[in-house]
Amino acid sequence: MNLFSEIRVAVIDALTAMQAEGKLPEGLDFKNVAVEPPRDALHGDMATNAAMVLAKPAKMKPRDIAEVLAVRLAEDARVDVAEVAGPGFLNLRLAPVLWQGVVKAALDGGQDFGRSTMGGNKKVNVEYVSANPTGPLHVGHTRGAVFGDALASLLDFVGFDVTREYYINDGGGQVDVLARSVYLRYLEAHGQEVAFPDGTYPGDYLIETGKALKEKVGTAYIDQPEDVWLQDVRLFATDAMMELIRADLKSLGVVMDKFYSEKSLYGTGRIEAAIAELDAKGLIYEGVLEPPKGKKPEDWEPREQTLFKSTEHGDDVDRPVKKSDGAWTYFAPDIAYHYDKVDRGFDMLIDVFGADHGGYVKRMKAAVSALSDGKVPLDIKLTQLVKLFKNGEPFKMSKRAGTFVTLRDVVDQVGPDVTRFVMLTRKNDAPLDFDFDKVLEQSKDNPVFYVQYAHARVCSVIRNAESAGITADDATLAAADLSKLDHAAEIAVARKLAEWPRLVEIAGRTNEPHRIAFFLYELAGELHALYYKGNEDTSLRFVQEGDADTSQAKIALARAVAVVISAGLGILGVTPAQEMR
RNA sequence: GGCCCCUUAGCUCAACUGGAUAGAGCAGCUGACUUCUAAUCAGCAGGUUGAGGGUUCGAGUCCUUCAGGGGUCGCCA
Repeated sequence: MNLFSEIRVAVIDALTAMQAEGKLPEGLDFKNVAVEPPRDALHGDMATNAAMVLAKPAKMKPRDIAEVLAVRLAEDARVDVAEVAGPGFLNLRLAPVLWQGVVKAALDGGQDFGRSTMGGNKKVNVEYVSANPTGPLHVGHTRGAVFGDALASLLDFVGFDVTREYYINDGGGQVDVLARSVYLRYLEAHGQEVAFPDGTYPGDYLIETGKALKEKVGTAYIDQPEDVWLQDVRLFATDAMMELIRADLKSLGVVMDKFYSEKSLYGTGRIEAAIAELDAKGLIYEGVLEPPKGKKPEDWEPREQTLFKSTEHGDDVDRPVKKSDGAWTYFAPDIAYHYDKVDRGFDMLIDVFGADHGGYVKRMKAAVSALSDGKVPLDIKLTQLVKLFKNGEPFKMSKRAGTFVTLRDVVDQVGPDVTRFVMLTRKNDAPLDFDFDKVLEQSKDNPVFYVQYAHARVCSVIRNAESAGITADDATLAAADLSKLDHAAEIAVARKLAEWPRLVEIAGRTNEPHRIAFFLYELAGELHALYYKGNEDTSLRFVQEGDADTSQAKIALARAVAVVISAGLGILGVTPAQEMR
């Protein structure tokens, strides 16, 4: 139930009736007519821009349209007051029974209140994390993991059929580097002194893998040339790393539906097929690229390569799919992978990348556009850097020095719930400060705590009510006489609740899960505010001694807030707190 | 140099994809604790939305020029 779209229907109906009466010209497009919460609550409960949007095509003055519309809408039983304001806004004040209905809808709907069918069950593929299988996940991956996962949940909530997918980059040269590094640890496990030259991974996390390799093959690979062991160690090492990564993701509560191997694209004709598909569209040619403008690399030499004419689909320059030695570039299997996604029948694709892949966006979109004839949209969300702080001091991570902060470090210190919530309190394309001390602080400064506290507070109120002999289970609350909820302070909370279904759709349409986090923070604020009004005006307290009926109505409102917080946290992948300690 | 992202209160950030007087938190100031947990609440103060131009009934939001910050730029992935 979305009260805003319900009232919007009433507005459209009124406009249509006005056309029938000749008060508005025929043939108007109503799609830009919006019903929104006004920025200032003093203006009313809802506002519509109908008159202003239609003024120009109708060749009428906005206020004239608004006046007629106001009269019509005022006849609707759901509308208490309709008044024209400003340049032609129409402000509506709604009957209290509507807000009471929102509370009931929240209680009846439970976790599903606000769930939408907007997505029309369309198949959408969300690809995220996709970190190289060369080591444990670090903080940067954590943000992508949390963002992608929350986005997937959000899309599910608004009615898409979502697949969560991880692309394993196990086909390129970095896997050879991994294999050589594991081999060194293997020799070390056999008691040899080893050094880690440049171009190998010196991280401690491979010690165990080296030992495990020793367990498996014994002395078989000692003093053997690379061609004897490389293939096998590659496989062994990537499997071990993926196991590590899956465990990392699990500690954060992220579970993928599918892991897709880059390697599976090689030697199976799939890359060739994808490139052939582009070739059939006349988008593949042999050519020489211009050097990058302005800055010419010193070792630049013109080379003939196989190129993809990505400029035909919005890119700035054409992109190589083959290196000058004839081997595939990284881009080629990626084209094949996205071709496969299109082939699997997804209606929409979303890739979540780190900000360092920004330069990759246009060519990937070009490829998908070409391969799907523009039918499958690809949205690429870039997650910006996470800056870490401890005791107010920034600390840097350096992969080379092996001092990088892992996902596990973060989760172990602050827990998965805090990690997830904090990572979602910023837009994905804005940098994020993550302060280990602040995120654990129990104060209003810390949004995680503030929202959790609101939920816990409701749980506490219900516990108190029950110990005072007032039944407050969900079934009882849903059946309560909500007409007792008529105080402005209570209506204000219900009004916020009414925004939830609408907000969810906006967040889903824009692929912006952070909006959920911000909304929960605001909703929590409403709850805390109402709670404290009870200190000054005891008639606003949730528990009214000796009056079970009134108490149940008021607790129903509080419970509805908890239900929405719980549903919202569910989308973010955070467990609501029952009590704070 | 090309391309992408960012620039909003002293600080950290919102602003419902073009709506009304740009909102929160922190820091600062004022007030409220034998409470349905004050781990919170109420209030005050704080702004030329980086700068200029444009589009229109209306711009933080769209277009354009410029400045500053970050990322990225064939044979790495």
